[in-house]
Amino acid sequence: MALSERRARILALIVEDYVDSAQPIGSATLVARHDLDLSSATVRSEMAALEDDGLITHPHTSAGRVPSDRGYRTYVGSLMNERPLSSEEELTILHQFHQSVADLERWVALSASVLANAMRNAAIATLPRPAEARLRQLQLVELTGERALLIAVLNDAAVRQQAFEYAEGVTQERLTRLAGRLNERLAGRTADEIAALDPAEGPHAVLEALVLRLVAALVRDEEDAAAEPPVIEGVRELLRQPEYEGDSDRLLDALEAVERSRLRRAIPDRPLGAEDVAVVIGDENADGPYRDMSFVLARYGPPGGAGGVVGLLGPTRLHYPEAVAHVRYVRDVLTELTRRFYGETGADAPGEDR
Amino acid sequence: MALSERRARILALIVEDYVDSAQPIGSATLVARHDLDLSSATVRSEMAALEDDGLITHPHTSAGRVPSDRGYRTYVGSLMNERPLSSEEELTILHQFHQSVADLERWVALSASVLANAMRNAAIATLPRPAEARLRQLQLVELTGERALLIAVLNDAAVRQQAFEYAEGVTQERLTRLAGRLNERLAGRTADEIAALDPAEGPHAVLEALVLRLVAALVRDEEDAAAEPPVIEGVRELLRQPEYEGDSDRLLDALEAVERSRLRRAIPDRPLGAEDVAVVIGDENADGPYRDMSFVLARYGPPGGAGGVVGLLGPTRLHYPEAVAHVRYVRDVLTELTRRFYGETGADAPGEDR
DNA sequence: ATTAGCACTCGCGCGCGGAGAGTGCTAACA
DNA sequence: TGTTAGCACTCTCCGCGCGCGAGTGCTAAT
Repeated sequence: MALSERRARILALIVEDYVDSAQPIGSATLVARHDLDLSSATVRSEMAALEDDGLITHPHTSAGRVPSDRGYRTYVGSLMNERPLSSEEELTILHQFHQSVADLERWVALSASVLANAMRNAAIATLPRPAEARLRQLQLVELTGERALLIAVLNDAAVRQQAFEYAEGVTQERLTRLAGRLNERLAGRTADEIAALDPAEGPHAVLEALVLRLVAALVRDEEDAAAEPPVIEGVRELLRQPEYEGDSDRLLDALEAVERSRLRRAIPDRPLGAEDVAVVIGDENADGPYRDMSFVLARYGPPGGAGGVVGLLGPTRLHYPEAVAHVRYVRDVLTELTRRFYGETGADAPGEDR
Repeated sequence: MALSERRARILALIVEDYVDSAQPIGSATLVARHDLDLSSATVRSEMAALEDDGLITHPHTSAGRVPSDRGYRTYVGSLMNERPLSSEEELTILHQFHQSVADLERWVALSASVLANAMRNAAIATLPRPAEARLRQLQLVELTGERALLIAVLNDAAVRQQAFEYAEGVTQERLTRLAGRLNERLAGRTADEIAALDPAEGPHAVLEALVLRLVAALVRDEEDAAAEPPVIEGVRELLRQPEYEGDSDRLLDALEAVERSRLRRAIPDRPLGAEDVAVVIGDENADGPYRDMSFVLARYGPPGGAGGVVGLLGPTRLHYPEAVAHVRYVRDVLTELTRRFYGETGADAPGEDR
């Protein structure tokens, strides 16, 4: 099953040429382009063998060869040599982060943008999710006599808000007092813990119960990773790839697939090893619409702490070495920024369990 | 210059048929489809006259007629009869709003979504902007020892946040006291007023000055209408329109045009009469990429109060009567929701000036 | 095992021709 | 004078056939 060295070399060349040219690769052109010490006939027989192994295919008789998903997989798995970024490239990327405001959400979006730009494809990133959502502090602000705004700051420094109505009329003073009381009882608690609390007795029991319910819901939403759709950048780059050229239907299908709602489902259940970069190729995607695309994904964030996913999305015909290198570097930058943002200690959940 | 009644009728029919079919309209088909008491020859001579007036054109000799931008303009300006929504349609729309959470941002996005869906085209909406941005309340939350979060609630109930670092280390207690003091001084003030204040003397002068600067910037951002890009929905519907069929290049150009950044510039400087629905057709658009699209826009929000823009975006070949009716209705719904959200009094800026 | 040679296969671009839709003009008509 | 029938003419669109070129797969020679 292991490929002979020569056969592997030929597969790698086919992949690389095809990735560059987006055109099926013929035996003669391959020999010519790389000055191989082989005749095209030999290459042809090797190609036939590769095809038997299911690593490449014909679009039709008398066309050149194209890597199959399995072909890309072997290439990525054992054939390609990674190409670490040059320090110049790293600097260009770092520069873009330094130019931006010090805001985590901005950084996340920027990561996707940087990746999309560098690789001329789409890139995605999810906002950091805490391992566990806890309330840090809440605030109540009067809007009108019977309408107020609940603001919750969560342990990962995310700010969530929710307006609500309360028939009896509320004053800011009363709200501030209520917020103070609740902060004492709720700070550092999870959604479940908050939901389990009984509202205090007293004249404000109804209002307090209402706020408790809202806070619990907000914190729970935060736990739910699906709450916020991932950022996606560079859709246009992706759609300009030759795979979609002149085929508006496929193009629109891809555009549709890439819409937030569906994207969400495709990503988070990836088995993302904490350390490395995962490559998901073509039909390895469980979700139908992505069957002819590849993801190059990595988890960012300090181990065990708040983190998210950042990565690339493109046709299976991807520059995998560059893609992996870029994703890895951007991931590292983003991890560092996250760590710095939350403080050196990692996420502030004290103790790993509960 | 005024069109004879018959000529006007023919123009209207051409526009309507073309809007329906996306195909150039020939004289014979026009007569047949509408049982006109005219021969195709007569219609032809009328068409020739309309073409002289610049209201319709040929794509080429021996093709039917297509409305020009000016043709659409006259149609919209004086020929079309508006088609108010049936109460059933209104209910369908209302229903969607009632199903959603009571949140203004959600409503705005929903408006665009509803419009896009109903008209099978793209729709846009901007978040409500107050006539004037004032601070309502601010909050300071400790993140780590030297990192804190500033949360500002503005008079339009928008919540803005900004993390900042402060070398000396801050405690929550100190932050809370500072926030309390600042709230007394800053509540109800505009960015300019805040920027003009001197920080109090004392041990916390540096920190206080920093927070003052940040608050002023946040409030000023809020005043700047360009701060937040408009919501856009239904891009896919738009791109499925026959104008883009089989022409990936135009399609991608349209997609590009529709990207947030450029869209922003195209909208806000429209002379939006407070009351009615504005239609901007094709080359009436100042901005290049929109030269072959039309906007149907309306301002929402109580007069003089917080408001934004909601409307449709499609090819010039739009169902204008329906579009106008839908935009008007959604605008009305959104205005009502805005009013209710901010309280019956309209925006809470007391007094019109300052 | 490798290679040269060769017949064969397809996709692609191109030119052609006919069908169909539509116009513009002219001459006749109410 | 406005309307209409008739007609020649113009284009586009679509299907067809054809030749080119790239590429394969097989065979026989090295």
